Amino acid sequence: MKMDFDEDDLSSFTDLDDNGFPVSSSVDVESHGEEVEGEMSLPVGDVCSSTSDFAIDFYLSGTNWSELVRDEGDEVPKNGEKVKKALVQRDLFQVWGISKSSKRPGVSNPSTPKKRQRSVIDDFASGSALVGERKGAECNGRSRPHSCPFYKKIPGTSFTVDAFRYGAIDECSSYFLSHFHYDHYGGLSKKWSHGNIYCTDLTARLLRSCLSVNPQYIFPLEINAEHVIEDIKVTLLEANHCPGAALILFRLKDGKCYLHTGDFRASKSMQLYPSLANHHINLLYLDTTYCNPKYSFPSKDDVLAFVVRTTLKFLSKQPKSLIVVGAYSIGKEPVYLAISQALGVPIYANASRRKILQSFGWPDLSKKLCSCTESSPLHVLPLSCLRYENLKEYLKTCKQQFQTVLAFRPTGWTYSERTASHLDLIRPVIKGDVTIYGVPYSEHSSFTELREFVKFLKPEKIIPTVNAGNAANRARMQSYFKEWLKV
DNA sequence: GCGATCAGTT
DNA sequence: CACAACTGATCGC
Repeated sequence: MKMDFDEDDLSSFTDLDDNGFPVSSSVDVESHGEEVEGEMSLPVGDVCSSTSDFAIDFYLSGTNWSELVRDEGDEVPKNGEKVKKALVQRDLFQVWGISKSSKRPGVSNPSTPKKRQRSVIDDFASGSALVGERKGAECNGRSRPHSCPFYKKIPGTSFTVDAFRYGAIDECSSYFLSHFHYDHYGGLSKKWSHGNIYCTDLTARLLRSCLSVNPQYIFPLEINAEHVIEDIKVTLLEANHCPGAALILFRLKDGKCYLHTGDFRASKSMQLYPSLANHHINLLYLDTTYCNPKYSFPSKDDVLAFVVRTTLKFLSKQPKSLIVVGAYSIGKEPVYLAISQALGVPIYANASRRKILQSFGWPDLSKKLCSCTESSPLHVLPLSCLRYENLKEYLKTCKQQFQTVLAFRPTGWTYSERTASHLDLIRPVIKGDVTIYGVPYSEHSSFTELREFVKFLKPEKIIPTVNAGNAANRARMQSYFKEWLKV
């Protein structure tokens, strides 16, 4: 496989703009000085006025940025020289999914534009970017697999992170998987053959047991240890997300140091990770899921305590209650572990979930699992089952044992300013003998946790990996970053 | 019938 | 009300 990225990839760009996006020239990137207050909206034009063409294009478009190329006639940069010319899309219409047959008025010419077409850009900037992309992709009559977005690639390497749904990625020989959630491993199956997969040992087991990925491609990496892969030092760190989730630190030969957070919940204890405390981070790929001050929620411990005391209180009034906790495949285990602990009861889970939970290799969890619904008043069910009708039916199946259901739906964030600081203000939905609590047990960082993490890490540049699909969000997050990194 | 992708759900 | 993270339906072969 050809290994140089220089011709048409981003890794040859050593300069990054204020947002961590590569710049292709010495365009002025001076600050435009706005401070962000709450929900203020930044006009797109302002954001672009001081950034490179590359960043302009990024801000105004959807998220498929891997197809940016240097304009024809550009020369490969020589040592010490910066590329002078702007980048252009190979084919804006194709990349953004607007085809000949598009129903959009005024977009009938699919020929490769050499310059950005304002009318099209405006459509995207006005918020229809992702919709347009999706619709466009299918109105060809056949859906084209999207190409890997640049923010999943690690510059100066042949590495990608959480990029399995794009088939074989040009110039990528090592595929990192941050954790075992569908939106990150999507594309992995027993047919995977595009390259080596690196992940934690726990994630590796899940790839084998749940997805039947061919073990010859799976390379588990011990956590907290430095590994050398293709001449690059790689360290996985506990991400405080779901079991097996890792932050990934890359240290390149040229001294550059990049941290990809995957999905994570920033915590104070991360400031004690030696590899984070001791290395200057040039570029941070940040899980920006809740990068907005409106997202505020309690610590996990506070939520666990709330769940336990709510359960005990409920049981004191309704001793013959079934306790149900909703959960996706993996994640949120501490919620039912805490209840199990407090009540001294085992945890019922169906066979497929037991298989997954057993594979964690956590003795404390494994020994609490039971396979018979009658063996415990504590059941773990798919989140999709936590609806009144389902739970009512479920209760009927064990009516002789239980009279009521108390269910917890651990979501990332519940829409209520008040419950953020006052858990006891959370009100359940009660219908007949079914009571359902939504609890803000989050495995992503809150806004303030993100801020503290970034202020600690002081990365040179930040690339948001979540909610970066529309220009307004990117502009807003960019302003937060600028504020946090002010000296 | 199967895997990939999209649309819908909580 | 927003989210993450599915799950089920549809599509192309």
